[in-house]
Amino acid sequence: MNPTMTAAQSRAQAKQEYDAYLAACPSRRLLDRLSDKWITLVLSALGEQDMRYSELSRRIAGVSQKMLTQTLRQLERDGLVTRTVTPSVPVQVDYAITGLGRSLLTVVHGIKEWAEEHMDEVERRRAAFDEAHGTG
Amino acid sequence: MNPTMTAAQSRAQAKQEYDAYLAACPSRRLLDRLSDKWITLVLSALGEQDMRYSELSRRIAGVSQKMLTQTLRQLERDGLVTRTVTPSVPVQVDYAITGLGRSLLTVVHGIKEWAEEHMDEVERRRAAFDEAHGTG
DNA sequence: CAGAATCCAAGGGGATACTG
DNA sequence: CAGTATCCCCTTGGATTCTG
Repeated sequence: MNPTMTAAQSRAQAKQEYDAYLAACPSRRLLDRLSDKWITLVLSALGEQDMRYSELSRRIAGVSQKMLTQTLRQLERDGLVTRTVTPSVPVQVDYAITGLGRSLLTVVHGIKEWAEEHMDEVERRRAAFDEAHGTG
Repeated sequence: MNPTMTAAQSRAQAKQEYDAYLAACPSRRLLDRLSDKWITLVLSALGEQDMRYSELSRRIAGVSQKMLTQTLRQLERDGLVTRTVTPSVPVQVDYAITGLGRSLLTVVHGIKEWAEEHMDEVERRRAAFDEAHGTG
């Protein structure tokens, strides 16, 4: 501890170091990815079958072009999907999941299983809590 | 399809329905929880041992009081942790993980394992991608 | 000690318009 | 078809101040 630092300064420094630690943590980085709504949806869709851009955007009804493109770029960059351009007119772009991406789907399935097994328990707890603490 | 709807209107409706579907999906709801940075950190910390509020805030260096309190309330509400108040002066509040919370930690460990096994592969793919597409 | 309440800045993401 | 570029809103969360 540097005695010339104020308490606020040393707190800020601790926070910075902690943020750096978190940014470097593998499971945190993965969770940040999975937390992205569209990442899991696109990956799951491509887990079923290869798709073109337009097919994906139809399949995942709620997504905007901006988000779909951004998501696909991230997935491609991370080696989780491949992007294949066929230079016809008009161009055709096909997306497919990779082995790495497919292995990640097993993690997603783990999450899914816990959710399907326990989320109504959570739901019940939540209702009980709200009941006890006043709904309004 | 209602013919009196514009294309924009029917798109908006489709999106609403999709959002509703997502909001109801158990695994999406769980993922939304886990995606919250502090949820997993607090749960992991309490997985090691029970802690008081101040212990948690010290243990998890980067968190603000607002976020810590909010996170603990959510976890308590969902039945993942318990909150015990000892009416001394000053008051003492202890937090502990529940069985449900502990079972959720197994899911988190699954995520952690995949991350530790595959994240440098992802990192390499990413570097290769950036190399191929121009770093700047 | 363990919060609650308020204020406010930053950025994530939707809507829209345009392009090869 | 498969994107890119821009504007802009609205939520998220940190800092600060106050309390039982």
